[in-house]
Amino acid sequence: MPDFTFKKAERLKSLKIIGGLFKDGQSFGVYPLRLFWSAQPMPEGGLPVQFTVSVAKKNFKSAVARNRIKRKVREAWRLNKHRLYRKLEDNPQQYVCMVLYVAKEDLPSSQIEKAMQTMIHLFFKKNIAPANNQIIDEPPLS
RNA sequence: ACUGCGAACUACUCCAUCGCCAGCUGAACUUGUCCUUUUGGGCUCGUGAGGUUGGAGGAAAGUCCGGACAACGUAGAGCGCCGCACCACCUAACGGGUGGGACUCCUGUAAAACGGAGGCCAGAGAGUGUCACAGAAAAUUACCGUCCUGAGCAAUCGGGAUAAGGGUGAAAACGUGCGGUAAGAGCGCACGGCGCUGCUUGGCAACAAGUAGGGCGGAUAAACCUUGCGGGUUGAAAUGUCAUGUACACCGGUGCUGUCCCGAGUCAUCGGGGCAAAAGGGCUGCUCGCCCGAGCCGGGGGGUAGGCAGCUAGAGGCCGUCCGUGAGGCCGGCCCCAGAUAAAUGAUGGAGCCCGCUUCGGCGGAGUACAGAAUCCGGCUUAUUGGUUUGCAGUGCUU
Repeated sequence: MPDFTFKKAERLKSLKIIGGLFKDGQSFGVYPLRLFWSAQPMPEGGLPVQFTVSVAKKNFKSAVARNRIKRKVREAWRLNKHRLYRKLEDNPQQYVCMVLYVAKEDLPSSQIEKAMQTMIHLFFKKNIAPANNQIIDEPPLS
């Protein structure tokens, strides 16, 4: 049974780090989402990923609409993050990730979740897989 | 029953699965410590499975007023600046509310009364300024006119008086009538109007009614201004507190000694080497001693990341008696009702409810409108869908 929780410790909180992500982080987009991430040394007792969502005020003026979209994206992460966690078990680094919602309209959850799955897969392929393949044998994906 | 105008309440509901935040409880693990030492037990710092309770709004919004609270400031007085402005009351306070009064508009009427609506309702009779166009003149004015008078044969021209009539204008210096006069004029009188001062009556008062006196002074204070009253400044990103790591102001100590091995020895010690965190320099010919000193050890302040307090039991909510026209108040009973910190309060599926279409089988839409707590209250303003209850008015039906 995968862990579907999303506790405080998994959330990215520091304003400094979030600001740094825009400046120095890497990114790619899977419509309607765009991922910003960077790696940092694993702190004592830390989790493999710290995650947060952002919706631009420019695109959604109503606070209620922004809240709704953030909840949908957070749910998509919560239900799919185990796919990434499973592959990061022995990773010595911690990743800080922020997902920006770039669409200008409120899309249904199914589409957001699909994009999230694609994005997690891409993130793994682009970033982690090449480094890890040299050290350990990756078991075939189930 | 329908329509219109208000008022109050409400803010989709249920089920399943997976979650989030906070409080309480708490298996288990863990830090320190004590007792007992047999197996353990007590206190304590953390982590925390599970259980249980609660978890957005009427406007949470705009941030427009008023407070609480906090920090800083503060002898007293004056000037300035800002705000407020019919009266009384309510309130912690207010620019809010309640009740009352004048005014304006609507309705209504012969005229009123009754009824409805509205608001920057102190002062223009303290001073200064301004008043488009038209008009002679917009505040001490005279174009036409009227009257008197001088010149001239006359047309006409000049001097003076006047403000009734004409004309202009949103507004022209109280209205009508009579007297009066050269013609006129509140110049005088009668009636009426207005506002000022005093008095009487009613009212806490604003004010109303009446009466006497002396008046007739255009608008504008959202122009300056005058009068009265009120006002320290900054806001929870306030403020207080704990404080890891790195670097650092400052203070104290230390800045050498211990130990091992080898050699010498008069058995006091001396020399060399290794190890342990650890240079030396100045005063001097040398030793002792004193001073400075990188480093090391300890103290320590400010304070970054971050944590905690402020932070939710309150001018609190609900119910009831009584007082008050009312806003509201006294008393009694019951209840505890979000507290996040990049920011929880949800996501998905199904059913109902709702809306649209309908061949009455269904099909489609919908986080139903406006909208997301951020120190907390009291208001105001603005946005807004549907439903429930209810008051008043009108129409219709039944009895």
